[in-house]
This record gives sequence, C-alpha cells and structure tokens, in this order.
Amino acid sequence: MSTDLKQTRREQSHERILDAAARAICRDGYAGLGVANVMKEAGLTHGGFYAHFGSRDALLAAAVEHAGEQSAARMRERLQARIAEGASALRALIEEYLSARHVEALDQGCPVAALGADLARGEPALRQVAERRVLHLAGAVERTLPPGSAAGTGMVIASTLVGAVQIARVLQGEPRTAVLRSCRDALLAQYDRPAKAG
Amino acid sequence: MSTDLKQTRREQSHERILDAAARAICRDGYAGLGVANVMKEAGLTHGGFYAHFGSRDALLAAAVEHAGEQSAARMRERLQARIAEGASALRALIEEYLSARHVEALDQGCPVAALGADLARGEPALRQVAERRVLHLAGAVERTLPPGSAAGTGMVIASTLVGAVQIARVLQGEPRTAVLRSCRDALLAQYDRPAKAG
DNA sequence: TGTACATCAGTGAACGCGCGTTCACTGATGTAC
DNA sequence: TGTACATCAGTGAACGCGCGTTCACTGATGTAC
Repeated sequence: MSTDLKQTRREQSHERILDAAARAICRDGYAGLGVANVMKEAGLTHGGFYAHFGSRDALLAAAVEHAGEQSAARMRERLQARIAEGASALRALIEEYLSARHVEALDQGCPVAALGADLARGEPALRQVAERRVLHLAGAVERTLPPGSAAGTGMVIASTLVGAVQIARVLQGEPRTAVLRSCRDALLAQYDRPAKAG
Repeated sequence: MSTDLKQTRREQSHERILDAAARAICRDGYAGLGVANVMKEAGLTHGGFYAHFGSRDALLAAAVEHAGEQSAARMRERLQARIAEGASALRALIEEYLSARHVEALDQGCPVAALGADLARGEPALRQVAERRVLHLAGAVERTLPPGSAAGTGMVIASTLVGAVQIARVLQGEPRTAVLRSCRDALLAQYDRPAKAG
C-alpha cells in the first residue's frame, strides 16, 4: 500500500525533473529556471519536457511546492537531531534556519527565503502555491512555540528568519555571520525563555 | 553652485529613464525590467537607450541605487511628519515601513524588500550596489535606536521589516494586515520602550 | 535679429541570440501467443 | 523460452517570439557671424 516503491521509468524521470527544477528555482530564482537547463540537469533532452508538464509556468508552481516540501523534510530531520541533543524545538529551528549551512546551500534551502519578493509575483496559480509555502513556514514556527504564545508570533519569527537569511546572503564574510548571530541571539532571548515568569 | 537646476534635455531624459527603471525594477524585479518598456515609460523609443547606459546590466545597477535613494528620501519625509506628531524615530520608522501604503505601493517602496533574494544574484557590480542598499537600510534603522542599544540591533530590526513586508505581499486581506500588525507590535514592544529600566 | 552650419539627442528598422514550444521519428519496454 | 507487435518515453531538429543591441538617418538645439 503506502507510496509505491516501484516507479515506472516515467515516474522516475518526472521526479528527477522536479528535483532539478526545485534546486534551480532556489538557486537562480524564477527567471533563472530554463526548461532546457532543468531537463539537462535531470539527464534528459528538452524535447521530452512537455510529456511531463504542460508549460514552464506549470513547472514553476510544481517546483516551488516541491522545494518547500523537500526543504521542510530536511529541516525536520535536522531539528530532530538537535532536539535529541537537548535543544528546545524553537531553539533548534532558529539555529538551523539561521545556520551558515542554510545560508550557503541556496539550492537546498527554504524557497521562501530563496525566492522572497518574487513569491508575490507571477501567475495566480503560482502565487497560490507561494502563499501555501509561506503559511506552511509560519505554521512550522508556530508549532515550536510554547503554549500561550501571542497570536501571530509564528509570523513575526518567520519574518525575521526570512529577512535575515536574505540579508545574510547579500553580505559576505564577517558582516554575514554578524547578521545571523545577532538575529539568532535576539530571537532566542526574546522567545526561547525556558518558562517565562509573568 | 549646488545642483544645477537647469538641466539639458539629455539630463532630463536620463533622469526620466532612471525614474522609470527604478519603478519597474521594484514592481517587477530584475527579470521584469525590459529596456524597451523602460524607455517607453520614460516617453522615449528604445533605440536611444544606449546613449544613456552601456547595457541593460548597467541600468539595473543604477536603478537599484536610484530606487534606494528615492525610497530613503520619501521615508525620511514621512518619518519627519510622524516625529513632528510626537512619535519616536524608531516608532515612526517601524510604523511607516510596515504600513499598508508601503506594502501596496511596490514600485515606490524599499528596493531591499521589493527585490529580496534577487539582491544576492547577478553581476558583481549589481551585487555591490545591493550590498550598499542593505547596509544603508540597516544604518537608517540603527540611527533611530536609543544610544546603548546592542550592536547588530539595526540588522535584526531590518531583517524583520524586510521579511514582514515580503510575507505581507504574498498574503492578502486579513492575513496580510495581521502579519503587519503582529510585527509592528512585537518590534515596538521589544525595542521602543520609552526608557528601559535595567 | 536673422541666416547657415555643426553638433546633439532621439528614431525606428533590422539583427541575432536565447528560449519556450512543437512534432515527426526512434529506440526501449512490455504484452500476446 | 522465444518471437511479433503495440505502446510508451525520450530525442533532436525546427519554429517563432521577445528582447538586448546596433546603426544609418532625422529633426531639434545651439553656435558663429
């Protein structure tokens, strides 16, 4: 039952295309995603693309979705590792999202941070997917908060995380690490108090 | 002396092109800026473009710079108005940056929020301009902080502002205003304490 | 003030490249007997 | 197990459009006398 392990050749190709597109879109943005390049990265030739997706726009939407799911899955794994080492869920999330690894591995990171302002552009179908990813991110943050946190706190932290990663990516060297450190410290001090009195 | 008020026809055209490009780049992102469109918006035909800029890339860099300066100037004016009404500089900045007006007027807003992740992409010359705009934004925030604020606080607040505006632009209706409200309240509560004890 | 000429700014047609999309064809996979 | 055939997935050449860029030309601005 569950998900079929035995994929047809077609299904394998489809997944390779999606994987390549998700990486490309996070690395280069909407504009940097080319059908021919993605197909090449998936080990195929461009002609076969339209047997898998109706158009480049359809691929864009699917790629954002896929990138979001993959990034979320990777993040979950890493959080579990940190939590197993004793960190709170919130601390684990903040430290991992603002890690040098996340900032550097553009193509494997969170698509909300990687696409940023572009998420508010494009076809309605694309914007709808983008909206889902933003809500998903905020929801994931929300779930790490202690009960009784103010409504909207998930969004506030998500905003800081997304903005910080983008700004860090613009900067380099010490300024980059400084931004990440400052944001991490500020968020932890503010939201990760180990049982707030008051 | 000062800046010449009497501009040649050429200088007037140059400025119209820059204005149009700054609006276009904030509205549509790097990818959405087309030479022909910008020239048309400036009331010219596309052929004349290369008498003003060496290439589309050169225009991109100049447009980011110009958008940043214009946005900063507009922001300064509005802050002064709010401050005259009794708000602290920091409160004025936070409320203005997270205002519905700023979120809606994409093409007249802060290019750091409007371009987001794209600021970390492109030619070195373009990235250099982008870096300057990010540092400028953080510096502007920093200057509104009370003396003695922790180092890096300007960057933390800037990150939250940028991320919040981007996320708000992805959302619509109530969720959009909710994000803005939550971020505004959180930042004010944390950083605008009217003379912090302790 | 007026005329002749040089320079400057902008026009619009044309070029070339990249890229999304289409399509006739090929080679591989799987099914029938 | 082996052969014949149908279907499926992918190939690669070709098309067309958009867009950055070039360039010969035109009309406007400004200067000399």
